[in-house]
Amino acid sequence: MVKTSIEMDKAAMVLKLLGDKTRLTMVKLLENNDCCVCEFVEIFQASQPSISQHLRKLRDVGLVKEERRGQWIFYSINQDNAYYPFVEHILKQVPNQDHKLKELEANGTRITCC
Amino acid sequence: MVKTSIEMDKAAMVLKLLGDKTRLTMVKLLENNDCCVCEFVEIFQASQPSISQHLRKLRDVGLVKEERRGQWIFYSINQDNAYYPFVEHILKQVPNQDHKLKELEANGTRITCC
DNA sequence: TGCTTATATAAGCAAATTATTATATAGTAA
DNA sequence: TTACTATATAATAATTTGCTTATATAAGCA
Repeated sequence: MVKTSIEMDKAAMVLKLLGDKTRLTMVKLLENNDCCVCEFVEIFQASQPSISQHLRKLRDVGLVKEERRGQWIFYSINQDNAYYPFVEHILKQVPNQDHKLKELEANGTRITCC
Repeated sequence: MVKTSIEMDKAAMVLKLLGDKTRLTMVKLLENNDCCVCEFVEIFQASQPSISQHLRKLRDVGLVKEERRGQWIFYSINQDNAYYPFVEHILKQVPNQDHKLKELEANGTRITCC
């Protein structure tokens, strides 16, 4: 714990952010992969605005960053974020989700961008 | 992670439960202390029904248990709960809150029950 | 017994969250 | 240029959450 410990209200805020199955899975995927929005739309079978809004929440606290590549926007973990060490610990407790990306490929659903 | 890892939707559910400053602090206090409801009411300066409702959510997932002692009801962590190992890891990342109980004593606000 | 204290629960409401629908922006390609 | 694709944002609707107020239950005590 020492001096680097996260404050209580910040911790609660981050936990609430991760306390949603979609966002938790997103962050877990981003731990090992850069993903573009269309992949998330496929994986979660959700509407594009819904996915964008989840990503925005993650972006707003600085946990992920975006990068345009041509017409696609890729998201990745922002390891420099102050909350990342805390998040990392939590993610370690949670099962790997990379099979969700594999399934996209298998389906041939993995789209142009990837 | 191995075979004991928590499922994604369960993990999200637990994170959401802890994603509230009051509940997170409660659980952190209960990590080292048994507490009665009136202590929580004092500590959080919240109404008694509000505290009871937070405790109920924690009880509903089995993370805490209650025990009547005379006219008071004491809450404690249920270490046997399936989610406890996950919760424990998170609590380790969060600052100790025991000073909140100390302050009750100092104030003389620490009531009859304790 | 009746009164008081501690706690839980139910009902109602306001605030916050999530999803949907519609529209805007930016890139790519004809 | 126009048309199309990928994404973001805004407005709105639906759902969930957390608080308050009121009431119920259970223990202790006169």
